Amino acid sequence: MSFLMLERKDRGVCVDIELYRSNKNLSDDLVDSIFEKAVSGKTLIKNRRTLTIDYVPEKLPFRDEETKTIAQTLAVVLKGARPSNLLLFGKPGTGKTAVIKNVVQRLHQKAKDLGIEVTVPFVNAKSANTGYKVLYEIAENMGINQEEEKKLQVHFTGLSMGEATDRILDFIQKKKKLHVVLIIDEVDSLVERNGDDILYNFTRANEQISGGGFISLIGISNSLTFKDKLDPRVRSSLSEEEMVFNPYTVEQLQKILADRAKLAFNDDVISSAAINLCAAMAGRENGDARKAIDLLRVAAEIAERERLTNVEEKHVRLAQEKIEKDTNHEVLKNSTTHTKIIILAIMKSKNGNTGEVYDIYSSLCNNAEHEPLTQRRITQIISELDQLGLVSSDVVSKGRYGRSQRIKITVPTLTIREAFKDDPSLSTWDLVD
DNA sequence: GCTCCACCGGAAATTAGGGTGG
DNA sequence: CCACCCTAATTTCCGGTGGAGC
Repeated sequence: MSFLMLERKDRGVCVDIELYRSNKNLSDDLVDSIFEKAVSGKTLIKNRRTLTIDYVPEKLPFRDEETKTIAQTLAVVLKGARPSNLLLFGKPGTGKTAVIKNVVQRLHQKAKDLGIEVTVPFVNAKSANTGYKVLYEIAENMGINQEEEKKLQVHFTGLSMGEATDRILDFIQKKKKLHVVLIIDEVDSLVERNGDDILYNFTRANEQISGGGFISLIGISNSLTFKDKLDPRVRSSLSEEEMVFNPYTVEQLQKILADRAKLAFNDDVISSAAINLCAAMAGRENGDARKAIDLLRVAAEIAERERLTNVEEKHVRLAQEKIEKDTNHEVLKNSTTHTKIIILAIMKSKNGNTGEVYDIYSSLCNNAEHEPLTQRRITQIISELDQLGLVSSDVVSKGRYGRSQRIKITVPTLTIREAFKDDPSLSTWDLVD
């Protein structure tokens, strides 16, 4: 029931595209670097793990206040009392998850020393995908499924939401003094998909639990407007305390990167100009530290591959391109056949208005002997592509001649061609022109 | 001003697939 | 076996709507 174990589990189920990509690169590069090392006898990178996304540093610069407050809030657990529910807000890459994980790790240690049992299930609502899966993950994390009695387990499907929730609460009840601090990362995506029922049940749960057990909730949200979507009752009880993580400034990012670089690289391998450039580029994207560290890692990997002995600014620029290209490639490659056909249709269309794209799409479908989807569905898929940044679309009104969208591909044709070339369901003639 | 095109985009319903408890 | 649960993708239905042209 250690936190580390839970963390690994969380990593295992993660389907985040970015994570997936970087993990993949990681193993590729591992092999590369072994070869590289054999050839040159030395490497740039001394500790690769410190550049991965889920590495939690010992100390988080510029987050002392936040760390302290959270620690104070959670500390009451050590006295057997229920901590306030807590809501953390902040843009991606502002250190929310890192701070929480850091504090929880230490809390666990302390609790262990004192012989107090605290259960801290950690769920990422986004990678869990569905509301039910969130419950399942929680149950799994809490060890409910080790129960001998089958009737108390939470299966991965088949139960109703209410039943699953009840079983989790019963478990807490039965174990008497179970102290639970439930952390839900990216709660906003949970609420968007399933409403706030689950949160409601958990916030209310303490009234039903008797015998010394309790459950506290920590929600982590990327969206600052998330609270508006909650039912007032849930809102007030969930945010007994709340905290906003502000984006890092460029100067702060520089410091963070410099610290991290010390851990990750051998001495004098990376120029401060390169670090500053990483910071500047990530700074433009809302001060996203994750992005900055990503850039640093990829830049180093590029330099390493070229067998250079240090990382320069140009590698950072190359890294930027590579990251973008890889994400696009991954998304394109893994999209459904219909989505691919739609992209082809958009490429073939002249003005990119909906009707035209839909006509081209339908005829492509007929050629390939695919049943075409409805136009409604197509607009939906297009707007999904828009959100992924593969396509840009804005509505234009042409007065008399109706309203439509102007849809344009924002990815190089080459990237698309490369991503699609392995798909057997697209005939080759679709790809020309 | 008013019309009316050619769509947009929300909401509910349907379909299909994988499971459960009694 | 039957009633019922959950999800995901898609269809069905339908109430808007910006602005060129009358």
